[in-house]
Amino acid sequence: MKITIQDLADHLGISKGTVSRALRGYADVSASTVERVQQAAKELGYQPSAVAQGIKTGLARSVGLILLPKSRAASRPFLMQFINGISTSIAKHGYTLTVATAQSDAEMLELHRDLFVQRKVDGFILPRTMHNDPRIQILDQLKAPLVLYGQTENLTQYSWFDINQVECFRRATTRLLDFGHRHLAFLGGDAPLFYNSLRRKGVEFSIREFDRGEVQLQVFENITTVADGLECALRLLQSSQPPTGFLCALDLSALGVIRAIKQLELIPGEHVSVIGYEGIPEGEFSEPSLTTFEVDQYEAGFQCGVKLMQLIHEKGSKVTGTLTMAALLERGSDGPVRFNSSELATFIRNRKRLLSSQEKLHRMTEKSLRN
Amino acid sequence: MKITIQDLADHLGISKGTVSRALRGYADVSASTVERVQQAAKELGYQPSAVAQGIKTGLARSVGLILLPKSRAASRPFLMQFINGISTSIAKHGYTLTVATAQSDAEMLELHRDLFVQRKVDGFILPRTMHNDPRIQILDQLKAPLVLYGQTENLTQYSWFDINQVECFRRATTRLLDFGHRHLAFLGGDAPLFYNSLRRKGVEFSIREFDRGEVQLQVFENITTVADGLECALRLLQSSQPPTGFLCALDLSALGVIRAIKQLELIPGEHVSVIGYEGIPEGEFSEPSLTTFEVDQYEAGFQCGVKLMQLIHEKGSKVTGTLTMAALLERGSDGPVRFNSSELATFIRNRKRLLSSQEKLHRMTEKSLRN
DNA sequence: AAATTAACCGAAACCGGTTTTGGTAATTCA
DNA sequence: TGAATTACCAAAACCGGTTTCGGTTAATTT
Repeated sequence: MKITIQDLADHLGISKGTVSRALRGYADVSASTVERVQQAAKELGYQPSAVAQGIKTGLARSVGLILLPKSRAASRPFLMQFINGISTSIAKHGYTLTVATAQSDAEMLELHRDLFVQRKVDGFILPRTMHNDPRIQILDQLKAPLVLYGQTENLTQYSWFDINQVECFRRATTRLLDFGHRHLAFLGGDAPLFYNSLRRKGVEFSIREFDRGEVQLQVFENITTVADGLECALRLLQSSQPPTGFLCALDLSALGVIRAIKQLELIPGEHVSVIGYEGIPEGEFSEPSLTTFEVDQYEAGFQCGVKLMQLIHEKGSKVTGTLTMAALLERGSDGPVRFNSSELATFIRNRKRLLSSQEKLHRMTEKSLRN
Repeated sequence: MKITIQDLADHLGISKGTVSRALRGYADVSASTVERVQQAAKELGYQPSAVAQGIKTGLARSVGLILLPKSRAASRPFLMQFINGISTSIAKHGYTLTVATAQSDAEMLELHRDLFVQRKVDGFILPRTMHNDPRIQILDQLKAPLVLYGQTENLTQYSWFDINQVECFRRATTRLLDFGHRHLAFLGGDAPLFYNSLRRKGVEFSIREFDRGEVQLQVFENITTVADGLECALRLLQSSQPPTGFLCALDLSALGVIRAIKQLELIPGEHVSVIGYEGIPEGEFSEPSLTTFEVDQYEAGFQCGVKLMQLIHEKGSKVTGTLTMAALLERGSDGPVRFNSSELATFIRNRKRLLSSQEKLHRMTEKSLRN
């Protein structure tokens, strides 16, 4: 059924060793033989078995990416592009991507070990790096090549790619400060993940740079969903010292903040400013659209793939780290401060009364117009 | 470095054949030897190389999933869960998932052929089935096991899994008819994909069932993005016979329709009804939230994996097809008809004038209240 | 013309497993 | 007690490739 190198050799009346050497480009095969072999291979549709090749070369020609879909609802809008980037860069070396999912942290570690020990993959790309990432410890023991998408401790020992998130959040914060905001809140994401401390660092750095002793910052963590952001912002906005600017580690929580603002009948981008990070599609279609940083996940995957191929193929190649910027999408959810924190608090307190009377008038108006 | 079966055999002082038979559960190995071998394997961390195993068994223990990320912006929010489903079901058989991406249709076909001929995968899952899907033709020639996620022609020859989309759109349409809508529009998706004709069929079926000669249906195709839906709905709503109910093959286009409705200062779910399909997260957070069908992509991936494992392992196993339902999420974007088509047309025409005067009053009101 | 050298290719070893074959020792049967 | 099983395992063949080794033929060199 499937044609083997022996079939091809028999068909040509030469030995399989010669066929192999012809196809691998050895010098001790005549040009005419090479030609004949290549021609016959094309005609018969022969392609060497990656499995059989792997046994001799010791390489599976595959890289591993292990995902942890915490909940069934978890959506990673850019997984497709990240995978596309990886796949595109490694395909140039005849590599494919092996994707597996784990349902728990322990299973994830086991999977990394097993896939490498079983020679199903030659190396790994590790997304969502953690503090003292346990995956790294295991893979170090096995001397498995790896590339981090994100940063971590002892960064000089590994190849990695990341967005300069410190700089992103420094810029976002400076932007709000320049808009005149003086009461800020940082809504951090998953605390165990390394990105979280980087983003907070950017905020704090900007404030230190700017500080004339007048900036107030409140910091929160593990605000990862729309619901989290909504709840957190509702609470903050109804406090005695509400922030006028929200810096959100994740677009999702930023969307929750926007909902909270609207729920209090305030106008996002006017009464309260919000900036997110990631560039999820929902952000474009929210009202107002979300000011955020757009991360190029294709590029991230591509670079990770390139670095991993270097580690696997160029022996003695040094590890490399790359830091790039994400583009700021200046949209509608932020702007010049209208009220300071105290004014905003008063405004929110008085809002309910204002709204009810306004509502009444509004409805009257509408009714009279329709008839 | 990596421990092989020979290392293990030497360590135990027995032959590698015996080690293999012990681990594979052959009967002609004494219980004590099996015990010793298993113990030693665990201690030394021995796991057989999948590559070496594959050469003898002819199996790579991997299934292929090839994606076509048309544009870089394309986001598949549920890819994660689909992959999770596949990975979870095939992991039980020691299988992993090989994911590759193609940038064109031709490259996609080539990839299928190459991955199978090179024995990198033992079979395929084919998402997004097309009419006369060329992938199927190629894989049939190679006698490659495959499972379709979606339907196509000659369905009895293949294993497949799908949502009963005909039924979903029949229900959605009947729902709008029961709400009193008589002028409907169906905004189809990718015309070459099989799902599109199924969804349209559901709409048409429902109308035939119901028809007392009073239902008007307009059909469009290739409405796949928010922008497409927005543009199409704007045009339709400003025509002389605007539809009062929109059936959208895709949530994305439904979101576009909602934007169009709001852009004309109408209220989605009151003046015009919209129903989508897929259950993307944006739908939950739009205003109003989108009535749609929620597809369980984890389950889809899981079932596809199960079927493929059957095809690969149970020789002589017959192909099977499975049809399930998606859950209708009754949210805010649809409701009882308020105006019929003619009334709606008039209402929209007069809207601009009404709005401008209303706006003026509204702004006056707001100003007076704020002071 | 003899001696080298180069060009080319077949044969064989090897990779790390699985599976078959065959042989020895212990057991059971007659 | 001798013959026939049975239990167990070593050895070898095999899977489909790659790579090394060695030998033959032709082309150069002396």
